[in-house]
Amino acid sequence: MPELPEVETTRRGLLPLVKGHRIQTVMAHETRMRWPFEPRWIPSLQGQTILDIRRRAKYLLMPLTQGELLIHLGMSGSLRCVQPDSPRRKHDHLEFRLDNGLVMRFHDPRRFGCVLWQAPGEDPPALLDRLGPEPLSEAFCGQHLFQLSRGRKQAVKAFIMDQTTVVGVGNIYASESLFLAGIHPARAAGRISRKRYDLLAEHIRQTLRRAIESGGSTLRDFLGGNGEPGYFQQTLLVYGREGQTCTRCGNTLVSRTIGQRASVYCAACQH
DNA sequence: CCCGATTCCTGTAGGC
DNA sequence: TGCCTACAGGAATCGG
Repeated sequence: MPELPEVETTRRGLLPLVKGHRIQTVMAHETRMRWPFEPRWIPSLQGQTILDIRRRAKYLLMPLTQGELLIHLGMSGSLRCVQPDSPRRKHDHLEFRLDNGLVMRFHDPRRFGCVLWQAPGEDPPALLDRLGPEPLSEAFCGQHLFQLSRGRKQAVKAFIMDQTTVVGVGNIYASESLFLAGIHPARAAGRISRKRYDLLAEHIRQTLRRAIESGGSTLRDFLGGNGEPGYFQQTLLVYGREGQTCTRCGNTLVSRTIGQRASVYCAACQH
């Protein structure tokens, strides 16, 4: 599933293929998504140049000559540039033909993602309003987590997966980071020390950085590549390893639902 | 405000 | 082999 590292990898892979290129035609085969793609945007989009690709949280932002495209990959979405003769796959919902001959395709089987156009002068979608700091920025640190969590009874895992706390931490990275920091995922966020939050923040950063590095190696080929996730899975320590042994102490990893999400952890190593 | 529960959707895995 | 169900997950929104 596209988490922050995969979104960032997508951004880096696509940038040299689309930057400075004009959108010649747009085709919408399926518009029902988390928020619908409006076909009336098509005439406005055609003829515009993609000036850049930026990322905020798990959103890709593409400033155009006029306005901006805002794309979220949800949990099954992907965005690729392919040769125009490559067959359209099931769930390739949107196609953008570029003036360099490539076609940028938005693919999303579960349709939890979205592609929105913000017209010039229009208020940006409220989707970006309440986002917390980027985990790889200076603004994100143990101090931030500590301050924000005081008095909160919410499980720390749900707390760090909340996008208003910090963006980009999904179930995988929350699970891995908590294991590395030795913190039990169900512990009340407000009852964790500053020192432990310093450690947790560092592990969140490190886990995301490493995943971005791994993602870069398997999602490299945006022209013909497979674009499928799986790159980081060999290195996972707890996520998806319920019933297997803890790499640190050898005990059996357990799974419990915390904040409506399956949470795997080591009861011996995490307190 | 806080927080748990619900909702959207389809591919995949597991049970029988 | 095939059918059926449960589950996965990002994040907005609802309800207590």
